[in-house]
Amino acid sequence: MAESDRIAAKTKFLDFLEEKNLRITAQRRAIVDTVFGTDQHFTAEQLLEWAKEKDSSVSRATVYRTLPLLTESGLVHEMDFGKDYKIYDPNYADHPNHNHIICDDCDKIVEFESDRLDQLEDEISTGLGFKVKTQQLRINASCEEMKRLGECKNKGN
Amino acid sequence: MAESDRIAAKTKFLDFLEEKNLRITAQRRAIVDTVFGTDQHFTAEQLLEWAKEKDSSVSRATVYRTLPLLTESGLVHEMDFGKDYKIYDPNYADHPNHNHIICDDCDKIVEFESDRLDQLEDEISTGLGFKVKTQQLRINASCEEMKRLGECKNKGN
DNA sequence: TTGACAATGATACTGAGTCTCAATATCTTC
DNA sequence: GAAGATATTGAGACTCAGTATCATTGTCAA
Ligand SMILES: [Mn+2]
Ligand SMILES: [Mn+2]
Ligand SMILES: [Zn+2]
Ligand SMILES: [Zn+2]
Repeated sequence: MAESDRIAAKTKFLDFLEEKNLRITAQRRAIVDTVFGTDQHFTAEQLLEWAKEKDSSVSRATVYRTLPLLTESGLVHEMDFGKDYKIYDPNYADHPNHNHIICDDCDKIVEFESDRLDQLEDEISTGLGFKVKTQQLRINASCEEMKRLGECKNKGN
Repeated sequence: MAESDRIAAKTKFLDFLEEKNLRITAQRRAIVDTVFGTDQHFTAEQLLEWAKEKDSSVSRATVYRTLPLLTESGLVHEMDFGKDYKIYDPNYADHPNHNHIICDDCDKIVEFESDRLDQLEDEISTGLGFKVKTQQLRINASCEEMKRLGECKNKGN
């Protein structure tokens, strides 16, 4: 994510708060700066840790309160990767339809976009009498190619 | 799921246990009978409740111990629908590649299969140097068509 | 029948996420 | 800039799905 995109996402979120008559606080600034200062997926607990480094007054409660605002604004997506915690993705501001492929051997995650996929989902949904709102495709795989090249390091090693 | 398929799935699971030198107990029988006696998606707690009706000695611990065996055998799939509990699906014995479309308004869930989808996922994964192991597509939608026909009852009603 | 050991239930525990509430900060109006 | 209305805060109690522990019981091969 380019510097300009980060600033744009941040501005959009502050506008979102204003539209909903919500207040811009020091804690929310620290959280938003953290979220749009990375392109990594993160957990709520990671976000708490990182945001505390910017402003030690940020509490767990505020992080958990701010995450739904971030997802509601459409700038961050909440994802389930089958773990017992949720994963948050700040890359939707830029790439609102991307999906993920996960290597079960080494936990590598690769993002991808596909217009053909989006179109097919629309087609299937329409055929069943639905209108798509959101979608989430997770492919669990093994990175055979990379394993051959020695780039897939099994966890057990 | 036809009666014969249910018996087949149950037999497969008992074989699976035998292959792994695991024992066939009364509690496991009650759980398996329950799982393959329905084609509904269920939670672990629901399974506990239903299995207890068949054999009141079934405990929560045994249900939670048996579920990983069922998923490992490939006859049941574990799914995340964005709730804070997992959903289990006994229909994979019959339809090992189906996916789900969920109406956010009325919580209706429709299952679908698509060879084109499977093929596209394979194509995308191969292109990125991965070999697909499992996949999960969730489409959140609103059932416009059914709403028009009065079949989509909003939760608030 | 016996013995090795897999499986069991009860229950304590874990940990992500939610709720509560008194104290505080923001923002608007004057 | 002060005041007032009210949104937001942190601390910590709480919830609840899922896991771990352990003494007891059940399975099954020999
Ligand atoms: Mn992503
Ligand atoms: Mn299903
Ligand atoms: Zn890998
Ligand atoms: Zn509906």
